[in-house]
Amino acid sequence: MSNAPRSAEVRRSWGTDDTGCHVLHVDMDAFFASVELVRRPELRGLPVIVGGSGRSVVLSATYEARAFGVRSAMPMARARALCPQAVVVPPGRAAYTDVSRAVMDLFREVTPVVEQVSVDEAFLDVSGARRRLGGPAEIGARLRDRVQREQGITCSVGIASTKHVAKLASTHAKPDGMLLVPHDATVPFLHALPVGALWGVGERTAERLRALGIDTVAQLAETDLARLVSVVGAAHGRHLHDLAWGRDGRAVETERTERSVGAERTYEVDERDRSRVGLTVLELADRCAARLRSGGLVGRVVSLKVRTDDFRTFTRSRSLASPADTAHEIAVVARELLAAAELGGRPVRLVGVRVEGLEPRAAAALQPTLDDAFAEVTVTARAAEEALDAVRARFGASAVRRASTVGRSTTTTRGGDLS
DNA sequence: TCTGGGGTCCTCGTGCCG
DNA sequence: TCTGCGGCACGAGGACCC
Repeated sequence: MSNAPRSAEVRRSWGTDDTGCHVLHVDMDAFFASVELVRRPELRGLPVIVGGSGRSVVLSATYEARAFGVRSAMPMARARALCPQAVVVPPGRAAYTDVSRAVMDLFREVTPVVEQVSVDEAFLDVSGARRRLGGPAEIGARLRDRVQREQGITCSVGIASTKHVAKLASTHAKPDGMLLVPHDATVPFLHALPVGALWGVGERTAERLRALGIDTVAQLAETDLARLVSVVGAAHGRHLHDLAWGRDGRAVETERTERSVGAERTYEVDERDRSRVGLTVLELADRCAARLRSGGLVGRVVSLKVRTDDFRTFTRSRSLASPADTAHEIAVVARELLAAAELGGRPVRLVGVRVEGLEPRAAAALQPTLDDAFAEVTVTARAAEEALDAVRARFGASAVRRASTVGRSTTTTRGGDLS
């Protein structure tokens, strides 16, 4: 559910020649909301918003709700005010994952070259499927039909010679449409768009570009590269200039390497008690560690994020002596970072833990630590945490929790108590 | 209106080292 | 011995995406 600016002008036929247009971008329409309508057909035709309670934002909304101005990432309070008659449905992530998996499997029946971008969108390189299944436009039409028939939801397809243009095409085909941008029409198509439509131009960058008098992709394309670089930086400037001329050499990648794993939590009520924030840090470290172990990964950097009640965000990070995959190792560092953070005594709104610098555990050089006592604790911690993994795998993620994080919300813990 | 949670990538400042 | 400099790694933060 992208909120990127669109142009009604480009939602038209740009031609029918799909020669060289081997990239398809498939994007589910209002994905979470659509899955909810399949589960609860009685809600069809109504404004439906998927989102949580309290301090949450809109995850997805049906087009009926969008007609009232409801958008993704909008605070729920605002969405309810705009559309008080909307039916609010809490997110059912397991169902979204199931449908996502089924749809991605369907894509892989068409071509093995599928790059899943998120739970509800993917790029497909169909250059190898032409002889078997027809041209890209024919393949796109068939895909849309199968997704609708087999999953009961609609999707939009963009077809182009590059990933970036295919992505923009699917955005402009929404909802439930398909847009082909022939190779020869790439530049005219791009130059008809507002600059904010480009992938990588958000609110801040658009603002800076506006200050240069750049409102459209056409104007950006004609802007001197050096001038562009002086405003948005070297890498970003060159990248945007290339995109504006349809230059995008990125291939559809089937493999994605994870660079970091993280977890964060926003409190319903800002938390003043540092020891309770410390407990949350332990829970978050636990979640990160479990995901690292399930992926056979270890991380070299622990990063802590804290947002205070005035919405200022602090991040602090530290490299580890040796890569880690236990909550014990991660939490020790995260709590030290928390203790050292100067928050000016302000209540905490959000706390997050992230582990970066990931590598496969098998390939990581697990350096012995000089601190024998710490090493011993780490070995014990790993054994205990692997036992927790086994229990959770059998009985569910919530089947077992650390004693220190259960029913002790009013008590305090000592800095080193990570049991 | 009052701002989630999961990520990636880039820039900039700083310290270290040769 | 001191200073300047470039390269590099690291840490912090910003911007962006879904």
